[in-house]
Amino acid sequence: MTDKTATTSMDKLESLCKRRGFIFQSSEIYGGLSGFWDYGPLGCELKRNIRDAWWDDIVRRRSDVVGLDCSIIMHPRTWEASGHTTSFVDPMVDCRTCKKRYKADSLTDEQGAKLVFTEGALRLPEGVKCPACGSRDLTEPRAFNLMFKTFVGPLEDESAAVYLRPETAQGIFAQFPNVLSVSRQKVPFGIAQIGKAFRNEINPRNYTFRSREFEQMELEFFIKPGTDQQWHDYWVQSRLDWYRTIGLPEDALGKYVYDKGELAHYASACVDITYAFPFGAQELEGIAARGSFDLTRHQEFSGKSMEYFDQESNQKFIPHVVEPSAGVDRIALAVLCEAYCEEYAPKAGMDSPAIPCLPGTEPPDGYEQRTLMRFSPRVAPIKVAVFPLLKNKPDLVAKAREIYDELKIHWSCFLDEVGAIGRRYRRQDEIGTPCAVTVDFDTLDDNAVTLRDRDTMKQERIGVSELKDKLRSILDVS
RNA sequence: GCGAGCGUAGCUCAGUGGUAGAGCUCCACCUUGCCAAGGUGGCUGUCGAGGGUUCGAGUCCCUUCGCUCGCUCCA
Repeated sequence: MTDKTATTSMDKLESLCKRRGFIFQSSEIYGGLSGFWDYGPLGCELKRNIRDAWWDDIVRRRSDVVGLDCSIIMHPRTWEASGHTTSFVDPMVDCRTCKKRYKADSLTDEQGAKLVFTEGALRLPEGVKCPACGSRDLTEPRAFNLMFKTFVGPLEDESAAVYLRPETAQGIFAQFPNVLSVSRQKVPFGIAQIGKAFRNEINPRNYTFRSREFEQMELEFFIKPGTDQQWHDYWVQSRLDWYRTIGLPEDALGKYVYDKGELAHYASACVDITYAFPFGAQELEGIAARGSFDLTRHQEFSGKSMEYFDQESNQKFIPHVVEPSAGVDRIALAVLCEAYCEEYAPKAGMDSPAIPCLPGTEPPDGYEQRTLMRFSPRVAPIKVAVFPLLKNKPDLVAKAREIYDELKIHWSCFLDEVGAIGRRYRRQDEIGTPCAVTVDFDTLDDNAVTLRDRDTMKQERIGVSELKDKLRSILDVS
């Protein structure tokens, strides 16, 4: 999807994210670094809320899942067992004529030829053509290693070469026997992990969507062989339901069900959960039924048993696994896209609701444009803003501070004393703060404040003694 | 990685080889009586970076980095 409204809305979102402190380009003062991003004060709160929502629902509120936090660098044999060392180093061939790029082995396979290995390098056999334009002017195969390589210890010796993990999952598989022995869990049960992963993407695109450093939330759910289908169905539905709790509605989400032919040979099912980004429907999470592939491979490569003894059936087996694997940054981007909203809000004195803002139109008389982020309370970086109606009245400011000090124990709050009240409301709208509490002159007499709703701009007067319960009913919904 | 386009203030963008600008934002003060009100004042730039041509470069040339689009890649 490349229509104009889609690209402009991404531009506007990126601009807002920078202006308000959600997302910055990494190393910006040095010219930036492609595929790397930093999260500013609001962005890191948003990401933290997403991680917390996942961890609460996947680990803390379940009795059959435990957590784990593995190192980013693991023994290099890990990646031989997982298959990443080979599949991440696909030699590629470019056509010099039409500039298309191919995997060298699939190119030769299609044309009934074989890659030649001489003098330590792969070479194309004679007669291979570009399938698109027929040219024989092709580059020699060149390796594109998608794993970041580094060295343990001071010597850059190949024997000390290690990789930054390209996924968090392998740490879970490698620690499966330890976790099993300490957690008193029985199959079926899961091990969850949130952490950074690194892939040297050839071409990062679409803002933060495809980054070279990113954060994963992965659950490996270990099950009895033969129960794969039922658990896969369960997790697909469970994960779809979860996205609603962070403000991604069902109609913006999609399911991509892999054909048998698209699946890895060991997998029995895979479903992607997609979100309708302005640049197209793209994957947020993949839920794969991977059989016993991973544990079996680690058993082979390490020589350590990955078997589980099931007392009920008195049988030993290597558990199968269902893997819901989600990208934190992609979910954060989806949440930002979904929340972004422009509308025409009534000006002061008008008592009418806001109207939708259509591209290419101007606001009608009595209305002005308002930009807001309609974050669900669960992920909103700031939950409550507290304002004294006027700054130059010390009693109001003192009372507002008192309320702020009380509320900030429970929620992420922001106290703003500066400028006109309308401007302060709009500033909070733009960063998606669901609730605003304003202290006015009546407050000093009746100990009540106005509570203003971000989406409707409606206000309600409420006693300070009931404020916390009221906010709890609005904010602590999940 | 290839091709094309772009890079000027926090943001959006003007700028014809001759003194770097506008709007918005932001900050301070005045004024404030619930939705970006008004007034006064103020901050902000190695014009992405490096080199070259020129008396003189934001402007022309080369290199490089980054961004966008297309191709490519995407467990």
